[in-house]
Amino acid sequence: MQQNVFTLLKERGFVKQSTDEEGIRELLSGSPITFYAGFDPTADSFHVGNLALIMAMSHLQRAGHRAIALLGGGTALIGDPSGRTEARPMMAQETIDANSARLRLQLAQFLTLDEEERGMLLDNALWLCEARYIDFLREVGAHFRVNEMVKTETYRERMERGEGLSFLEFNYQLLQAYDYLQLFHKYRCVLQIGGSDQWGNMIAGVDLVRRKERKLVYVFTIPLVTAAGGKKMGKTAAGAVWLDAEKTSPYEFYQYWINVDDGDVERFLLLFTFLPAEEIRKLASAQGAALRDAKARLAFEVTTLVHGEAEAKRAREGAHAAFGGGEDGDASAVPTITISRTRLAQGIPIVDLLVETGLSASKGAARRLIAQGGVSIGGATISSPDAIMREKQLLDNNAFLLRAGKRRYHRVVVENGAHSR
RNA sequence: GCGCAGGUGGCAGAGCGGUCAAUUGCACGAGACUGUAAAUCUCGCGCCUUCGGGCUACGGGGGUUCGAAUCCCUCCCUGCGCACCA
Repeated sequence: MQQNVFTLLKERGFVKQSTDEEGIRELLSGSPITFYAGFDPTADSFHVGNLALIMAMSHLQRAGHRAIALLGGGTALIGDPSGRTEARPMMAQETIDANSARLRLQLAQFLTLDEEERGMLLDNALWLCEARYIDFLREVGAHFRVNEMVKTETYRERMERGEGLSFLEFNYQLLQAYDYLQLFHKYRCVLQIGGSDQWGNMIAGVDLVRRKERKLVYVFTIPLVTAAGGKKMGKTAAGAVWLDAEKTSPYEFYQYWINVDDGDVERFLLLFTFLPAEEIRKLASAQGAALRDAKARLAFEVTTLVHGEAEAKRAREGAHAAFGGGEDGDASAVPTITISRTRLAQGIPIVDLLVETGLSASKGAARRLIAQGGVSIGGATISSPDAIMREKQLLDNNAFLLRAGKRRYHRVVVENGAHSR
């Protein structure tokens, strides 16, 4: 007998609020239902902050339910009211299309999107862009009480803090509620899941369906996953941790997970891997330095999910090469730049290398870093900001590891060609 | 439209004619300690530099002044109040 998915999701930490826990549990234990979750196509890739929701969808789909990933192409088109140029809306349409195409590929790694029984990808532009204002107001607007809306947390907060609220923003809730109504009509969709910050909008959808159709539909939210210290998930100094290998290499992705706080290991294993709960508990029960093994497992599993096993192995090898101390490990996964041998023959200021590898944002920052003793090559600390890298300093003759701080590495490969970058 | 209060570094928020590249807190980075963790302590945190200094910055533009983030004008933006909606 299989465990109820909802119970499973709850145990793994995916459930924060819900309209009716028992109702949802029951709903999910019966014959397959259709559920959806919305995503904003404002970027051309998901990042780890989106991953929990995707994982939750995957769990539901594995349990036999039909998934709808709804891209907010329509809502995104309206966009941020504070930015304004004439050309922008037209651009946005193209960008949104391009983004959607890429997001779709990413979703397909986690979900079966056969456009039929198992799952599908939709875009709310389909109905929102066609909606006509008067019709929309009569059909949807009539069911919303402004005095009620104003009382909800999101809006009330904004107004109390004296930040004001534009009519455009005020409408978001209606648009999202309308999504639910549409999906209910077209696909008998009866469950929505989303980030807990979306609670208000999701509830609005439930209310709309009830008022218009007198049918009960459900929602539950997933906690906004934060790293220890309340930080938003997936934010590093370099920016977000993306799922797209072009934006965040598998090695960097792997490193992100290796570097999570001790206190996050168990929670993250439950949320971001499919390992059985008992196994996770065992892994995470390790104390002290032994917990690194659990982190390594976490990093490997998540990297495998996102980038495939081969890349995960390479990333792990890269980590061994950089942090293992010895010669073992294949460093090829470590971020790499190439420089020409002729250029190296003339000597390259270390400061320049730091900037070119992106380890430092500017020469000034690079100098400071060196002055603070934060830079080393092949284990030897660079002592002078004016240090020059010369050919004879190469240990083996075609590559070396440049280290900035304790955990950032970049590999520099020397090529015989005349080119450099 | 009128009146009032504001627009300062990633954020919050000082400064209100020179000593301001700009107090402070958060965030971030490095070092020490460690376990590629946390906490703690110390340092750093616009860009360039031949390390003397140079350059660009306090919503945009213009002005006053030897000198402006600081004063004046104007425009834009935000919030609050009032009015308009005959």
